[in-house]
Amino acid sequence: MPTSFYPPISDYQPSYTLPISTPPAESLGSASPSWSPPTRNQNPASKSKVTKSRGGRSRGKRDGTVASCNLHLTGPLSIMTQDMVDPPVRDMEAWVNRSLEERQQEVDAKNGEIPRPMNSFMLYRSAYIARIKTLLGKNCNQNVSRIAGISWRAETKEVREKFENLAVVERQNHATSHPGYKFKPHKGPATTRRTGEYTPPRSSATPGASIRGSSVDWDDRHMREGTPSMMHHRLESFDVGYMASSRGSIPFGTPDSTLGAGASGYLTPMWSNTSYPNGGLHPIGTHVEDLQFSRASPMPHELPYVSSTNGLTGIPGASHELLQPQPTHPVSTQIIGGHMDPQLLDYTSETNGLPMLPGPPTPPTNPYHLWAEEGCYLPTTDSTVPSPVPFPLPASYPVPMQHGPSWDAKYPDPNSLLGDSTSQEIDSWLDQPSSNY
DNA sequence: CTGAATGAAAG
DNA sequence: CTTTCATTCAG
Repeated sequence: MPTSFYPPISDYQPSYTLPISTPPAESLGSASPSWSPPTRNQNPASKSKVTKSRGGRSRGKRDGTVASCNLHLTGPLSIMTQDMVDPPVRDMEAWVNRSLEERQQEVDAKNGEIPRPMNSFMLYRSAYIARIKTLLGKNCNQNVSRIAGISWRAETKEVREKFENLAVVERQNHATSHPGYKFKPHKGPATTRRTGEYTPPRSSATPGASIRGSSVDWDDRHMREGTPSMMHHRLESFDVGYMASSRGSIPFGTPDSTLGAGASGYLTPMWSNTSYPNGGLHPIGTHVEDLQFSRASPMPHELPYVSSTNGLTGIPGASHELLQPQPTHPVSTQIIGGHMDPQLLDYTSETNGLPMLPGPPTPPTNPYHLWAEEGCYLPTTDSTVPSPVPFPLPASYPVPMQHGPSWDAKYPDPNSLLGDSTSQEIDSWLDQPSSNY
């Protein structure tokens, strides 16, 4: 229990109490191992069979030394790579706000099948995939996923929330784009998924299925968007099928006043700071999307169609109460009038969107180290932890973001999970079971 | 097509 | 509870 990044659960206070201190002092401390890799499966055995990595071995719970990619994570990517500029963190905000046309194109590309909206982790992975690859020095997506998974769980609460919020926006925009969409997973039983057995997962089992783009009635899998009836709400105004054609670039999520706070229609969520890694310097990522917008048309200044979390009220199925900020999950972000509070900007100087101290310049050195075999980051001296300082939110904000140690309470104390056996210094190693390069 | 991750959503 | 699938692309 000692040096965990994560406060003991028992100590955790769900409420808004701001944890003042940051990561437990120990983490900074000398003796203690810097960072305990989060582990996900507390109960390996629980899922008897579990198809794959889910519960079972998944990432080496303890130390896995990765044979192939020796990447040593000593902290979440948002922090570890904060000094990295080369591959920018992908601007996922732009992604979730991509135009309807673009979404429609994607559907067309998939032969009409509507893809599921990405969840928070997927968004996170996408955001950092470039950097992970750089760190790894090679393209091994399996390892990329491992790294992403480890980093994800190690991420600060702020970062995770940011992506969770992005996921919310994505879901909404997705819903708006595809009103009648309903996720229809392939019927399980047919495919002899290797539950406990040997059968090859999805592939062979399914006859002609081939799951993905193939013939599988995409119509069956994902309800086509038609069914206007469903959405007689305000969205109705938009052409059900593809409004793309008609309104072209009009941010379709902005029917009108429903947006409430975000009247302007464009609220940059506070957690969007990721977009600009270098504080103000627009990375490549962003402009890509912009291109589409530009092509699209009028587009004053790229208006995403879903304005913000505040704009949730405008969404059909979303009643605003439901979307109210939850204590543990302050979605509310926060923008006040349509633009990011300048003051806030000061804090978001960095790539990760981690709130930085206003006054004191950000600590020059990166507390986390990372090194990969092929040359990556050298361990910097561990000086001070980026101590998440309470974010000076406008008083009006109902839900104060929880700053401070962002270690998420959801995740049990890794140390406890690991037991002493693991305790160890091992920061985080990827375990690479199957593949061997 | 598989895998590797997490999470949403379905059965 | 279990399973699929969202992303990604080398193998």
